[in-house]
Amino acid sequence: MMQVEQVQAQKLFSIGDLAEEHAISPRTIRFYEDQGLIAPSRIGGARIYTARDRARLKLILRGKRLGFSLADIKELLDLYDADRSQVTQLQATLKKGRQRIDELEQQLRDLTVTLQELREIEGEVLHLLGSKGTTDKN
Amino acid sequence: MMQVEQVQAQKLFSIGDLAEEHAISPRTIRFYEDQGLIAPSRIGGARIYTARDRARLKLILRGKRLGFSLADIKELLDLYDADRSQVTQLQATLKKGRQRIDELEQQLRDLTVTLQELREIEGEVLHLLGSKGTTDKN
DNA sequence: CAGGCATATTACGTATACGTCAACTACCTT
DNA sequence: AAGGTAGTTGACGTATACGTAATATGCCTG
Repeated sequence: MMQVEQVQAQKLFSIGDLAEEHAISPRTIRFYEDQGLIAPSRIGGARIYTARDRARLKLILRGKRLGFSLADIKELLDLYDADRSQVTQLQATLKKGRQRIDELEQQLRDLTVTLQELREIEGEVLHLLGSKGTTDKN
Repeated sequence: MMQVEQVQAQKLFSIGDLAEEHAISPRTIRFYEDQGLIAPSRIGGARIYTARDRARLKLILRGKRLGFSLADIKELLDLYDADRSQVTQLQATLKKGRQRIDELEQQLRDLTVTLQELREIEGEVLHLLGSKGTTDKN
């Protein structure tokens, strides 16, 4: 663990803290930084993560669970904190946002169908196990 | 295109057919075969795909859209046509099936949250564009 | 102050999922 | 018979996403 002076009540985290919390390696977190996905401040050389940095990491990992590439995730994160003052920026954000939404909706359909199929199989298997288990000893 | 003698009405496909239909390269399909995901029959050297092979390919691509690795997809496919005659096999299928279902349900939660967030952003951006577009010219 | 632990950077290694030739074969058309 | 097109098998190349040393540094504790 790391001893960071917490004069104020804002929680700060070391790279080890976040790594352990999310069951990933520090190397992974550093790699995300290399790719521009997260940008912690430093104390000396050491990285210091705020609650906001931590939330960002959570978003990254959620993106990973959805099968996104790090490049995709970067774009996603850019959507969250895009510049909201210029019309052209807003339009770009809107366009990319819509694309993501369309993609996710397709994924939702795929997911629903796959879940249905797997649950059907599960039901069938349970049925078979029920009859086999009670009627014979194989 | 390929001229396969279709004495019966069962539809057969060349690798080029399937590649074009799904907008992937023949190389990709051959790679899936290398990995044991699909096993078309042959006429001479050439691969011949039945409707069942084609359905399998669709499952593979759906798995990819869900962000699964090819190894994961292989296990998924194995679930579909697992041996349903032995109790131990059924139990194994049940276990792996449940794991997949749990995974997919987590993914569903992630997906739902992400979609919500993106739609919120979209709404906000649309609102901003509405006011900016009508009040000033920037 | 020695040791240990967490951190840092740099660099090379690795698995996955193909892309990209190269060299060859088979069939169809002209 | 000559192309042209589609298919085949290697074999090597490449991008992504880290793992794994190697080496160095700062801080805490006994």
